[in-house]
Order: sequence, then C-alpha cells, then structure tokens
Amino acid sequence: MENIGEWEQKNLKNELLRGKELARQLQIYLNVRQSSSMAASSSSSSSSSSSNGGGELLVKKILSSYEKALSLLSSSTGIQISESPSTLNGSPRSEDSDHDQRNASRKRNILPTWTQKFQVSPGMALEGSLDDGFCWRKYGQKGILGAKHPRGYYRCTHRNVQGCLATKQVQRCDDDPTVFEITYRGNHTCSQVSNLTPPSATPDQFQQPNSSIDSLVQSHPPDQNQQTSPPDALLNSWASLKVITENLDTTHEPTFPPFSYDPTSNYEAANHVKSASTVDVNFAEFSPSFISPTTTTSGSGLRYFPASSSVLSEGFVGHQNLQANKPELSEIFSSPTSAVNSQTLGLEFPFGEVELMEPSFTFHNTNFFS
DNA sequence: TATATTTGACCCGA
DNA sequence: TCGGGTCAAATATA
Repeated sequence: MENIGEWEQKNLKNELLRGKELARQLQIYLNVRQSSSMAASSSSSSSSSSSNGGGELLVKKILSSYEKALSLLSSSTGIQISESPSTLNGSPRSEDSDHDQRNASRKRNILPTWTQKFQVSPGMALEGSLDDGFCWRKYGQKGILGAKHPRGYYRCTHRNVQGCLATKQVQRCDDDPTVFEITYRGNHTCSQVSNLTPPSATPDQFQQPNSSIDSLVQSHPPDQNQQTSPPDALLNSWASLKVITENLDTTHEPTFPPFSYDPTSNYEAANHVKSASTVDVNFAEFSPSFISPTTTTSGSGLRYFPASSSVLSEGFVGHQNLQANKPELSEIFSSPTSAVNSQTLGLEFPFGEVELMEPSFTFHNTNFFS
C-alpha cells in the first residue's frame, strides 16, 4: 500500500476523466430534461425544473470535484491530463451521436462501451498483457477490414460461473503499433477481485456490495446486462486511489503489478471515455445501473443495492481524497441502453441521504431529480 | 487433468 | 452479401 505505480496513476487519470465525462453527460441530460419539461408545460414545470436545477448544482459539484482531482493528479504526478476532442466541448457531437446510435443499434449486444488507448514500449507488447485488473479470457481473434492487426476478443473469466457479461476488444493501432485500443463492453457483474487490489484490501472488504450484485446476476437473465458496474473493481480502484493520494510522489512499481511486463516501462494510457455509443450519447436512455430491474423486486418502489449504498454515501461524505477518487461511481451510471429504462433516469438515486462536498448539502434521493 | 488459447465456422444486423 | 462478433472443437500449457 505504500507504493503506487505509474500504471495505477494512469488508471486513476483514466477513471477520473471517465467519471467527469459521464457527469458532463448527466449535466447535459438534465438540461435537456429541464428544457423539454418547461416546453411541455410551463405552468406545471416548476417543480421539475427546480429539481433539475438542483441536479445541475449537484452535477456541477461533481464536475468540480473531478476537476480538482484531476488537477491534483496532474500536479502531483506530472501525468498529462488530456481529453479527446470529442469530450472537450462537453457535449456529444450530434452527428456522431447519430453515428454511434446507428452503430450501437446494429450490434447484437447493446451494452455500454468505452474505449481506452494504451501505449506500451516498443517491443513489449502483448495485448493480452494489457491487464486492467480483471481476469479476461480470450475467446476469439479476427482480422478486421482495413486494419493491419487482428482484433482480439476477450470476455470475463467469470462469465460462466457468475454470468458476468463484460467483454473487451483489443485492437492494435495501425498507425502506431505500440498503441492498443481497448474497447470495453459491459460492466463487470462478477465478484472477482481485481488484481489491482492491494494485499491489504482483502476481498472481504468488497464482498458486501458484490454479494448483492451476485444475487442480482443470478436472479437476472444474463442478457439483461445489469450494468451493475463492478463495485469490486470500483472499490478496488478506490483503495488504490487512496494509495495514490497518499503517495503521489512515488513512482515505483505497484506492489501488485497487473502486468506481465515491467510495470515501470513506458505504459501510457491515453484514455478517453469514448463514446460509447450507448453510454455517452444516449443520455435519454440513461438510467443508473443499480436500477436494475432485478433490484426492483421488492414490490414497493425501487431498491438499490442497500449494501453498497452505504459505501456510496460513505464516499460522498468521506474524505475529499476519496471523494475525488470515486470516478468509478460513474460506472454505475453507465448504463443500460435499453430505452425501456429511460424514464427512470435520474429519478432515483441510490444514495439515500448523501452528503456532498458541503456538510450542509443533503441529498435526498427519491425526489431529487423528479 | 483442468484451464486457456487458437482458429475456422457460424450467426446476425445492416 | 458482407463484416463484425461469437461459438466451439482442437490444441497448448501448467
């Protein structure tokens, strides 16, 4: 827990950028909701718009938190924080939205996807080694039209056992063979503990949220893709992040090197939260992943991960370091692409009462965005 | 022997 | 019909 490797730092950056981007999308979504509701009914929209106004305030706070975290990370580690042009303007390009939507619609599995680019030192390389802390199993490789290098297909090792639907595709860039583009699809629903987990962060620490998720997975048809983002990975990252914040000046290899090659090598993650056709574009289809239908079985209204909610709120209430380092919460939102869920968007948050940056700010979930 | 990888065939959406 | 994604038998590895 003492040393934090460059890889973790890059990962932190990636996750922060990702969370920030998703928060932006939430902001956009709220704006859209607000404007549409006002247009629909100027007389009855007061409560709605005010709620959205509160939502916007919340989103701004979240964005601010990400900004701070990124700034801290940048200044403390020297990591260049860059975002892809597509994310800089804060809104998805409309033409690309259409494109992405078309793209997504012809895929068999409509899952949230995002892309990360990794650069490795020449000669190293092995895409299979581009480990992200999860256990992947290669199930295919295929040449892609127009691409010099074949694309590798990986799925979560725990797919069979736990029904985890997370997959990733690894494609070496034509232009720069040292760059790998990894497209993740779907979030982990398995309870595997990331390799990123430091020894001190035992699986038990993450069992709670996972167990509830496991039950969701088991009771849920696999093709429903409960986007219960990987709380384990999430929490693991948080654990790692804590290390980061405590040891920003260390650049040694991680105590739990996730790669098979020298972790001190030039392993550059030029991540950007892509696109995902389904995730970033369609906020109209946004619905928090924890609002899995499975979680709604309690009859009266929605119940969301009672176990993890405490974790979530803890993150919000807790130390700012930790707070800033919870971008993976955004994963929870990267969600379901099913339009069926669209109306659930943001109407309920799983946090219960959550305190944000200021102790005085109380976030009451159920009506906040409604 | 169990598990992971390879690879050709098959499926599906556009 | 084509291309991307997945399946599953064969093979490799620990």
